[in-house]
Amino acid sequence: MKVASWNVNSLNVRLPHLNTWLAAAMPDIVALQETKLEDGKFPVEAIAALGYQCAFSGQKTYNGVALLARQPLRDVVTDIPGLTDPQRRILAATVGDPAAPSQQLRIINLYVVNGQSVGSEKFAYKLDWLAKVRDFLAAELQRYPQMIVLGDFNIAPDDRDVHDPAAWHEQILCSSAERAALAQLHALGLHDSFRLFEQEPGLYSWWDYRMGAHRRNLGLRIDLILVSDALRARCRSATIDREPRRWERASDHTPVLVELA
DNA sequence: ATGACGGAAGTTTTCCGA
Repeated sequence: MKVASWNVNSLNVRLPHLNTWLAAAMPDIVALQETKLEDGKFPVEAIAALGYQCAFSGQKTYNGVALLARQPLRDVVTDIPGLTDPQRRILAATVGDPAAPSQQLRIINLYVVNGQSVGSEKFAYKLDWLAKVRDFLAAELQRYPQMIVLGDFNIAPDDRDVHDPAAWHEQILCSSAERAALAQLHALGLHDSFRLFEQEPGLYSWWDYRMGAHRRNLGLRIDLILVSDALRARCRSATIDREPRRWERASDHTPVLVELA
C-alpha cells in the first residue's frame, strides 16, 4: 500500500498535476494540503473519475486539507479538542475493515501552521496548535495503534533537512522550539519514515519559487510522514518524488511517499 | 537592501506563504 502527502498550493491550479501524478505513482491514499477551496467547490467528480473517494475540509483562499483513497474513508474528524479554529488544517479518517478494528489504518493529515517568524504572534499560535495536536494524537493512538500522521509540518526536523543550516539557524521552520514540538510527537511513538531508510542530507520536499531555488537545490524537507510503532514494522520504503516539482507551473512542494507491507 | 515568485481576492494593490 502506497500512502502519499502533497502540498499542492491550490488544488484549482494543480488538478492537472494531481491527475498526471496519480496515474503515474498510483498511490492508494493521498493527503493534500493547501487546497484553498471551499467544500462546495471541491472537485469530487474529477477525483472520482481518477478512481478515488475523498474527504475534505477547506476554506476560501487559505489552508484546506483533503484525503483521497481507493477505499472508503470513515470516521472523519476535522476539529479537535481545544482548537476552535476556523483554519482548515486537520483531517483524520480511517480505512480498513470496520469488523477488524485492530487492522484499521488511521490517517491524520496535517497542514501545520507556518508561524511567520520566531517570536511572532503566529509563532506562539503555531506552538499552541502543535501542543493541541499532540494531545489529540496521543488520544487517537489509544484507539488506533496503526496510525500514519502526514502532511506539511512546516518544520525541518534537523540540519540535514536544510540547505543552509547557518542561514536558517533558529529561524522559522528550524527553531529549537519547533523542533522540540516535533520531538514531542516522536515521543508518542511516531517516527519520521524517511529517516528509517535515508540518512543523507540535501534531500528536500520544498523549494522557494524565487531565486531559482529548485534548480540550485536550495530547499527544506518539511513534508513528513510519521508512522506509529505498530506501522513502523510494515514500512518498506519512504521516498520523495521530485519529478512534479520540475513540471510547468509546479507547486513549490513535491510529493512524499511511504510504501507499507 | 527583507527584494524575488506564485496564488488569491479583486482591482491596479494587498496579504500570505516557507
